[in-house]
Amino acid sequence: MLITDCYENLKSALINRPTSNLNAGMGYVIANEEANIPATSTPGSAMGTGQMASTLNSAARSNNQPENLPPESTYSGIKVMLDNNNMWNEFFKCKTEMIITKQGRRMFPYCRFRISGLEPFQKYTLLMDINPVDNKCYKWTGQDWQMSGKAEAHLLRRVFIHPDSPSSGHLWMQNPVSFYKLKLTDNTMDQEGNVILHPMHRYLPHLHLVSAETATEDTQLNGTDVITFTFPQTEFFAVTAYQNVRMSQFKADFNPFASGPNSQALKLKMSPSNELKKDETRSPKELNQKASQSSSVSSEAKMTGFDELLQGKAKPHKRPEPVPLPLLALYLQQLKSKSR
DNA sequence: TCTCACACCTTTGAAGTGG
DNA sequence: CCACTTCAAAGGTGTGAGA
Repeated sequence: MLITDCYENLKSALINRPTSNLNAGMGYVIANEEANIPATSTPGSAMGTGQMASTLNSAARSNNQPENLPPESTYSGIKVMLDNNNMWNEFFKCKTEMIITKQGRRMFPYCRFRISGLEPFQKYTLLMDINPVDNKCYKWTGQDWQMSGKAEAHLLRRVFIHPDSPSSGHLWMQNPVSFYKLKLTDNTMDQEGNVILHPMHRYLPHLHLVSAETATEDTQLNGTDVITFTFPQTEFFAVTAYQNVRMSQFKADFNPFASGPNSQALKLKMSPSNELKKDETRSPKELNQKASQSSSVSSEAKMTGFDELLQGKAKPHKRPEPVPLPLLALYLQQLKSKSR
C-alpha cells in the first residue's frame, strides 16, 4: 500500500463516517469490521516485550492489506475497545511516528478506551506503560523503516497512572478513558513522570487494569492480578523529528493543536454543512462554539464525546491534574491506605 | 540525527456584559 | 444570579535552521 493511499484513506475515513456511529464519541467504530488479526489481552504481561504484537504487525504488514485491526479486546468478561480505532489504524498503515522531546511530548493520536464488563462498585486502577516491541533499533531510509542494529538497553519501565484512579467500575465504564496527558520523553533524567523512550525504536502501549481492592505493594504489572490489554495498531516509532514527511502531514492535518497550510486547506474542504462531519475532524474552534451552549467542559470532553455531552448522555467531567508518578508499588501502597 | 527558537493555534479561566 | 461573550495568558504543535 502506498503511503499516499494511506493519506487519502484517512481523510475519506474521517469525512465519510457513518451516521449510525455518531453517538460513539470522537472515535467511531466500523461495526462489521472484517479484521482477521485480533487485538490481544492477557493477564499480566505474558507477551513479554510485545512479541505477540510484533508478530501480529508483521502479519498485517506482510499481507499488504489495508484492513483495519479490530478495536476490541476481551479478557475474562472485561471488554476494552480502542475508541479512536480508525484513526490509529490509518496512522498504523503509514507506520506511526511519535515525537519525543526532552520536556515531554503528548501522543497523537492518544489512547482512548471504552471499557465494559467491570464490577460497577468495585474500584479499579488503570495504568499505561509503553514497551519496546523488539530488541532492534531502526532507521528511515527515505521510503520505509529498516532495522539498523541492536536496540539500546531498555530503560526502567515507567507507568502512567490514569489521574482518575482509583475509580469505581461504574465510573470507568461511564465515559471513554483517555490517556491524552501521557507524555513521551527521551530524557533519562526526567523528573516529570513522563514515559522515557529511546528514539528510533519501536514501541507498543500497554493498558493495565488492577483491582484497587486486591492490589498490594507487591503487585507487579506482570502479575496474575493485573489484566493487560494491547492493541497492535497503537504501535509506533519513537522519533525526535518526523522521518516520514507523510506522517508529519498526517499530524498537522488531524491534530487540532498543529498549525500549517495543510490543516487550513483540509478544514475548508470539510464543509460546515456536512451533517456527517464529526468532532474528530472539526476544528476545536467549532467545538468551542458548540460547547458554549452549555457550561464549560474540559478540553478532553470537547475533543472526545461531544455528541454524547450535547445529548445529555454523558456529564461534563473535569479531570484533575495527573498525579506524579511514583513507583507502582508505592502508589498501590497509597491506594491501599487510602481505601482503609 | 538531534536541538532549539519560532510562529501559529487551541485551551482555559477570569472579567465584563446583559437579561 | 445566571448565562453568555470577550480577551489574554498558558501551553501544545510542526517547521526549519543549525549543530
